[in-house]
Amino acid sequence: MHDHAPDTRPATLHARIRAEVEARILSGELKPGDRLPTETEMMARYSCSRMTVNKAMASLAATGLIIRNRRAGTSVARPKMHAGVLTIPDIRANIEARGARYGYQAVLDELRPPCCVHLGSEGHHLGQSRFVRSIHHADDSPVLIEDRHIFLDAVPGAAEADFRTEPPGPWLLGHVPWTEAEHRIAAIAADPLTARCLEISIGMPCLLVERRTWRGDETLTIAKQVFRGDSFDLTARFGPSS
Amino acid sequence: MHDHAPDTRPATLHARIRAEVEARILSGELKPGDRLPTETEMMARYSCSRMTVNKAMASLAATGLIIRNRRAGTSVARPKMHAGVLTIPDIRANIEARGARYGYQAVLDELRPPCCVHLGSEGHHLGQSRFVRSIHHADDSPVLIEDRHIFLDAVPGAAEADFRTEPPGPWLLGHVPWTEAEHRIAAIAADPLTARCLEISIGMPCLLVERRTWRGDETLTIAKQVFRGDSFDLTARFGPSS
DNA sequence: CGATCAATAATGTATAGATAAAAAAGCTGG
DNA sequence: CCAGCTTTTTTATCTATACATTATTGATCG
Repeated sequence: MHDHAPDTRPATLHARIRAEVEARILSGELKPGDRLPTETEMMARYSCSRMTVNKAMASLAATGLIIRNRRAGTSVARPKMHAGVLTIPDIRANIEARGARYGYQAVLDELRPPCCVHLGSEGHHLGQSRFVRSIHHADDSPVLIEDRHIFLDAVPGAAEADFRTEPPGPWLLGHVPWTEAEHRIAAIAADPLTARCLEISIGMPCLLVERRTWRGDETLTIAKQVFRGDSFDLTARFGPSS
Repeated sequence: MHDHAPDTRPATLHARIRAEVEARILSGELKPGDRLPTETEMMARYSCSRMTVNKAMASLAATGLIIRNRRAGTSVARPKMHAGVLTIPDIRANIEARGARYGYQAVLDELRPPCCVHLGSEGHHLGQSRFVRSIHHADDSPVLIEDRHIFLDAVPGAAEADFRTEPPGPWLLGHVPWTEAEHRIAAIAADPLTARCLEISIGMPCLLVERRTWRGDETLTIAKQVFRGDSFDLTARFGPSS
């Protein structure tokens, strides 16, 4: 047997307190709205100082599992649902996870002059960019075509990077800190160019992911990824953060 | 003028410390890998106790912005990329945000006997479920067809709920606490049934979202949503949590 | 009866100190 | 020069205490 359930793991006290309360909530023993013991009570219950209890409970409050109010006490939060931690594995990991060999090929790499885009009411100015079009393969069959703009004002190092063998995505993630990102996900029909690159027929469904990344107000990069619909999907798993 | 930049907001000391360090990282002044001052140094810098500094830094470490090691000190984390806080607005809000009128119609509502599914190597038993097929409209044109299973063992209240006018999604989110969810997103071609329901031609690209929600080990609900590819897309915005 | 004001109970913040643990840095003996 | 030990730096945890903040409770007064 694997012993994959080490039972009560947490080494430190506040982690143990936290884990026990968390377990009681997630098991359904404590329902949303239920009142939890006061810090003073738990302090006696675990025979430790109030600060230790506080650390545990503050951490639970930070993740949104419980609601705390002065004088009114602590209660189980009602599920907020619409926010959780999301993980999207990158393309390479995704392909290799299926046991396929990953391949990358840049088909275009050029400089683009500054331009303006209009988002809603405000026009936004974008500086000079490096444009890279690349194709990603799984076992020699093309799976993804990616058009990426990297804005050189915001990412100066990008001018010298070599994207002939390394995809720009991982490079950016390793070199550039970002503060915000937006994804747009849609299903589209393959246009002639896409169809030729992905070796499918025109009109076949493809998954489009448009990703835009900022640091502060500055746009760092815009990526448009078109996946073959029949051989690729995104999965996102999320739960109450940490 | 609106005074929309209150400068240094945080009321409490540890929040201020936290915010300042966070700002220096997000502005790019501190790059991934850079070393941060030790707690003792910051304690002098802000003339406060070490516990206060610790609280600020521990909180930053919890969100993954910095990495802390005994003896080795604290450094800026290199961006983990694929993890952030994600928000998916529900269908109704999404449709109404475009200025369209939202419509909901249940076309099927029945009980399904217990069944087994096979995920990977392990078979998983699923109890009796209520199955609801519904169509969601934007301004009288169908946009989404949703097949939803709700497992009555895990969600007892679901047997009595009235899904003729209220979609099961929002109902579940308001009544049932969950611990984990998984989404699979793919682009598919419309099959005949789907095409008829969504009033499009067979083979047109559609966005498929399969959502599965658990509490602990128990599956609460499985939803399969098929969106018209030409009139709907998902957007997810995320940044370094909190 | 109802509004106002004071007491109270709960969490939030902060301090000062003690001890533990981990990992780097330095030092030894071969 | 390298292996193995010791020292030291730095974060991690915990205690005990103090005061601040805030929403409720209850009492007082009109």
